[in-house]
This record gives sequence, C-alpha cells and structure tokens, in this order.
Amino acid sequence: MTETTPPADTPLPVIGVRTTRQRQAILAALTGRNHPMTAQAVHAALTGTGHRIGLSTVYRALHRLAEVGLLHVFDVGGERAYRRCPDTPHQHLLCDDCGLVTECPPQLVEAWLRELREATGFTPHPDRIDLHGHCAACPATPRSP
Amino acid sequence: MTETTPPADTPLPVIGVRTTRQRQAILAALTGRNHPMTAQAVHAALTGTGHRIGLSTVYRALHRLAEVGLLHVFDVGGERAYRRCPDTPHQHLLCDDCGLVTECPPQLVEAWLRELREATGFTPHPDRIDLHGHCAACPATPRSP
DNA sequence: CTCCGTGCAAAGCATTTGCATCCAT
DNA sequence: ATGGATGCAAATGCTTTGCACGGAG
Repeated sequence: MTETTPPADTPLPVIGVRTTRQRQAILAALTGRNHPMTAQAVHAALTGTGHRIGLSTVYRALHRLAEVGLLHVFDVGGERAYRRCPDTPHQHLLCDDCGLVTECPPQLVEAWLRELREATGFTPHPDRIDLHGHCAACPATPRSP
Repeated sequence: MTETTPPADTPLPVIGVRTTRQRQAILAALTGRNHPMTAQAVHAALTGTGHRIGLSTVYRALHRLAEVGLLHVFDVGGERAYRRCPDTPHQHLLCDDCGLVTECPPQLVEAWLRELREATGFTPHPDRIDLHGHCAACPATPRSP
C-alpha cells in the first residue's frame, strides 16, 4: 500500500514532476534503448518523427528526469548521454566499441565493493559504478576489416 | 635491460613527444597532485605562477600527454580533468565529495574482473576502471550541517 | 635544416538562461 | 488559478582550429 518499488514501466507521473506531452515523448524515445542518447540525439529523433519540441526543453527535461531517478546519466566521449534505467540499484557495463549499456547483476558486485571498502577505506557508490570494456558482441578488435 | 617499466618519475622525453618548456611546466603542475585538473585549471595555475603559456597549448599538450600515457583522463562533472598516473596498470577510486583520486591495488580488482567476465561475457578494460564513491576522509555526509 | 609545438584570435558546439506564454494539476 | 513547463533566441563557456612564427632534435 505504499509507493515504494514502483513497477519499472511506470514512467510518469512522479511526485513533483508534471506529465507533459514532451516528457512522455522523451521517455518513449528512451525506453527500450540500450544505447544512451545525448540531448541532441533525443531532440533530433523526436523532431525527425514529427514531434514538436524545443531543444532547451529536451535539456531541461532530461535534467529533471535524471534528477528524479527515471534516467541515468553517462559520460560518452565527454558528452552527457541518458538512458532509461530500472529503479532498483544496479551497475552498468559500458561497451566502448558499440556503446551498448547492460546492467550488471548487483549481487556480483556488492560483495566485491564491500571487500574493496574494507581493504582501502574507500566507500564506493553502488549506483554510480560504470565499467568500461567490450561487450560479448564486440571482441577485442576495436576496428574490424 | 629493456625500456619496459620506466620509473614513475620520468616525465619526458618520450618517443615522438618533444620536450618543451610548456610541457614540462604542465607535467610539473600535475605531478604530485591527487586531484585531477582541467585544462582551464592548469592554465590558470601556470599563468598565476608567472608562466607564459597559451590556453590552446595547454589543451593540445594535455591531449598529447594523455595520448602517450603520461596522463589519465577523468570526467569530473562533465569536464575533462587530467592526472599524472603511474605507467603500470591500475584502477582509480574517485571521491565525489572532495575530488581526490587514489589508486586501487590491482590484484584486488583483477580477480573480480575475471569473475565478472566469466559471468556476463563482458570484458572490462582494466585501465579504465573509475570507481565513484567517498574517500576515507569524506564520510557518508555529502553536505555537512 | 625540418617539423613539431606554440600563440593568438576566431570559430565551433554543447549546454544554459531570460522572458513571455502555455497548460497540467 | 497558479506555478511548473515550454519555446525561442541570445548568451555562456569549454574546446578546437587556422595560420604564421619559433625552437627542439
């Protein structure tokens, strides 16, 4: 009977965030994608599919949606990219080759994070673990012939 | 008798990279620092201490020095920051509070990375592991009262 | 002697902001 | 009705680039 652990497919409304046509369009564009998108990319995608939305609106909306936890922010080559993420704690595996983002099974990480903290005194933030590397589909060869 | 594992305090020369007054100044400013610096910060620091150097030179030099492995690049709040790093493989522990960067004992990570790869098919890049969190000196409280 | 590196200024781009209007609650 | 959200355009700020000169190898 509480509002904790909402189902992963409940985009909006969220307390304090208004449901607008634009925000729903942004979430729709992002949902189901495993490659994070930049603000520019989102704007281009929406504009390209006939949506009418201002660029600054995209920036502001992405900000806000990330702030309330609906989106996660990534650093892709110095630019900020966003991805629709589950509301439950998880880590990210980032393919430097194709940009694919997958989620890491939490229990696989948590034990190790604890171990790390005990050994170093450093307390890792479980929700901000982004591991760079190569996904299964992109073997060691960065540029294929 | 080989040129592998050069001492960590051998800034320049490096093959293909010329030793100039400006680059030495940049490396000097970065050496011994555990907080990565942005190009702007490096430029301000050098200018402030009487050095004569162009901003674009700083950008180009940081690029180049990172390219040859003398510096490591960090994403600090969307900006690129640079840090003098040991030439041996290592991981980074990034304090989101004070910005301190420490190195993680490699053996503490490598076993886990292997485990992760076997479980997920994802191959992490050992040299690009940046773990965000709080250092021992910055306890859980982000903003103190 | 040759080229890489440098400086300066201009250009490029992603992102932010001011302000009037609009609409979700 | 009220305040958050939007759109447009201008502004901001980091980063890159063109070009001529200077210095390292």
